[in-house]
Amino acid sequence: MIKAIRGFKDILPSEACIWQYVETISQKILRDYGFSELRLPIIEDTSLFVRSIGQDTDIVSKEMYTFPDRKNHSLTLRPEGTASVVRAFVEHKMYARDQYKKFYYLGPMFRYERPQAGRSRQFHQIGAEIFGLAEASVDAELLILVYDLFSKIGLPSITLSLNSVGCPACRPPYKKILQEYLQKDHATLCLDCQQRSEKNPLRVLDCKNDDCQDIISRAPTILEHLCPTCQHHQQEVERLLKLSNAPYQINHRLVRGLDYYTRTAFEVTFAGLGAQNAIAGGGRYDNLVEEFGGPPTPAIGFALGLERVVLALQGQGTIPPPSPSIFLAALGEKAREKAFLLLRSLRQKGFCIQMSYQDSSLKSQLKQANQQGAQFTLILGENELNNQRIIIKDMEHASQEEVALEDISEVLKNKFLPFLAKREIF
RNA sequence: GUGGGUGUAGCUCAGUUUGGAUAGAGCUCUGGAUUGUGGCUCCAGUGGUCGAGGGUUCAAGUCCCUCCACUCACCCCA
Repeated sequence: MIKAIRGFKDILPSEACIWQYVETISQKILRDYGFSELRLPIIEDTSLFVRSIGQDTDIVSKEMYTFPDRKNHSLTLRPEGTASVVRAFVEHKMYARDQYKKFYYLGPMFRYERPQAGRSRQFHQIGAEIFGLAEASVDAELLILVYDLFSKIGLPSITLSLNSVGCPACRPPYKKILQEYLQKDHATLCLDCQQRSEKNPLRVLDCKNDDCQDIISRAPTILEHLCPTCQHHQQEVERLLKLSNAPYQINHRLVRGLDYYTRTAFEVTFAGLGAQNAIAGGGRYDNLVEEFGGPPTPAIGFALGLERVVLALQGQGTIPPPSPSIFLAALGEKAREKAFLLLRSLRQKGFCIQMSYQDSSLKSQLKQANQQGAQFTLILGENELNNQRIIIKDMEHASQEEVALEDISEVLKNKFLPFLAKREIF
């Protein structure tokens, strides 16, 4: 039997309805906040990711799906979305137009990692990016958007961790200070961290190895060594979050795994997801547009992991409400023919209605109606057809009444009013 | 990439220790009890390359080897 390859999954209908629910709500909120959708290619030139994410990051050095095409160009299945958004922003000179500076995207990303709960090789993100604004209020707005988003989706109990990773003016001096500090206890650090302290000392901070914990906990923090501009920016972001009653935790050890971040860096976690508990993350990247040949353009963005959001919703038993539906049971050849036409006419009027494809017993058709979760079943047999009437049965209350066939659409409309009133999104 | 656990019906699992004849249960599904009335109950039936391949043996779901997948942790991150 041929199976889906490792780390790639089918999303079956019972789960896909949760995906649709999350995607629909997210897109509505993003549009309300002024974001427009940007649809991007799934494959890009390999150098796009090497240059933006960073050669020495784990993503680039060991997790990318990179392969040569037929003309030996090195291509890569995108491991994240921001690089492509920046590429498109510069390529189409979108900086020249005011109206499109907030973008969102959604779609599959690919990383060659060991699969486990909440982590597959093809995974899906919804991301949002804002270009051209350096103000701290933009950072705050984006974080508040994240809160609104998760709250509307049905996950209000998230934890927001916040930090600053500085800028080209203050990060290098801090790196040196950290490196000097780490040098004193170099031998005590784990092997990984001994290497990291040379290449990328900031990454030592989020090491979970016991040997390193004591050293890390007493390490100088970056917030104490920010330049005045970064410091002011950070304080202003925090002030606006407090003003908005958006809780957050400063995490001095929060370091992102992508090199392009500057200043604000954050991560959203959800308890109960196990080891892979980060459901969203992002930060500011004020120099990336310029590095890709655009004019100096500050930017900030975030992405959320759809698999993990869906897992979190399933974990707390949140299941989107089924659409109200009708089942049409018909008995005998003549009634089935009439029902076939009625089915179409009711669908054209906007009703969600199904009928049995086989001329089976009423019992079996009612069973089908029950399985499909139909609120009402219409019963059309020879008797009803002869009198030009139809039975409408309320499945939940097990009650039924007979109405004139020509009135059925009006009767159903009235029956469905209370159901429709309860539904906000669909 | 490293280490631990697990793979038996569509789903959840027993059986593997100590090899033995047609591999079981519950749920689901189909039919009946109920001729045109679903959910509850009772009865019957359908459904299995026992993860894959190889080996040992008179005999393998059970023992051995290799591989694969899932899962947890490390790692990393969304």
